[in-house]
Amino acid sequence: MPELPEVETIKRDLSKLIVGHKILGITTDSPKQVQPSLTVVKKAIVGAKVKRIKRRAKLLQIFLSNGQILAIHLKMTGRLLVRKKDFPKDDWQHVIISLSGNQELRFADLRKFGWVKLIKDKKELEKLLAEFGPEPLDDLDLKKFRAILASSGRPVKIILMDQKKISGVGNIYANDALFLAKIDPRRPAKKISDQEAKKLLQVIEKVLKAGIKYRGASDQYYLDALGRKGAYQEHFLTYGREGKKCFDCDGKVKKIKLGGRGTFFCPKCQK
DNA sequence: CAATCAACCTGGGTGC
DNA sequence: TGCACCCAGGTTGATT
Repeated sequence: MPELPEVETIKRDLSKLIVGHKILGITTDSPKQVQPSLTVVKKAIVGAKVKRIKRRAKLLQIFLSNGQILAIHLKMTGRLLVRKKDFPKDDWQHVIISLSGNQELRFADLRKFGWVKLIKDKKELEKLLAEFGPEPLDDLDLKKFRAILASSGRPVKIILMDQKKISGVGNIYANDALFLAKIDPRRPAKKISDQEAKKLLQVIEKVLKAGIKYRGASDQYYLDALGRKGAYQEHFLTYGREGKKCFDCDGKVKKIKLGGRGTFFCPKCQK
C-alpha cells in the first residue's frame, strides 16, 4: 500500500507525535513480524527514548536514544497508529509499543507482510539502505535518471518501481507519472528519449509531491498515524480507472498486467 | 544476467 | 448461500 508519499506522511506525523517519548514495552500476536525476535527487540528498546524518525525509500526508521534503530516496512496493508492506551483496539493490530504519556504506537497489518526490525547501529542501517536507488525528491537528477533508463531494456514502469534503481515509487504513482509523461508503460526503458526522460522525471516529482500534499492515497487500507485517510485517491489520473475516460483525450483507460502488477494507461495518448 | 512466477497473508468482490 | 477464483499500495527468492 504505502509508497513514498504515504510513508513520508507517517514519518512527519510520528516526528510530531512520538519523538521524546520513552518506550515502556512491546507485545505482539504475530511474532514473525518482529525481527529478530520479540525477546531480543524488547530487551533492546525498552527504556530508550525516541530520538528522531527518518524515511528512506518506503522504509521508516525510528532512531532511539541508545543508538539502536527500529526499521519498519508497511508493505501492502501496514498502518502505524499513535493511540491513547484506552483507545479501542484497531483492526489488525499486531505489534503494540507502549510509550510514556499513556500512548501506544500500534502496528496494524491485514496481510501481515510488513515487519518491525531491530537494527543494532548506524553501520548495519547503512548496509540495509545501500540497496536503495536515489530518492526522487532529493537525490535524483536528470543525468542519473537517464543512466538508469539506459541501463535496462525492461518496461519503463518496472524500472520506475524497482527500488534498487529508484526508491519510493510504487504502482499508483508510477502509473500516474507515465500518464502525465504520455509514455506507454510497456516501452523498453532504454528506448526512452532524452526529451521524454526529462519530462518523466519532472512528473515523477510532481505526482509524489501531490501525493504528499494530499497526505497519501487511501484507496483501501492506508491511514496516517492518527488514523485519518489521505485524499490523493480523489486525484488518481489512471490508477483504478479502468474503462473510464482518459483525462487527456477521448480514449479510455485500459488495464493490463505488467510484471504481475495491475497497470493502467491510455493506449490512445500514451505512446 | 534477465524475465517469470510463486510465496508471504487476509479479506472483499464476482461469477457460477 | 456456498464455493471457487481473482484481485489488492510490496518485496524476495527460486526457477526458467
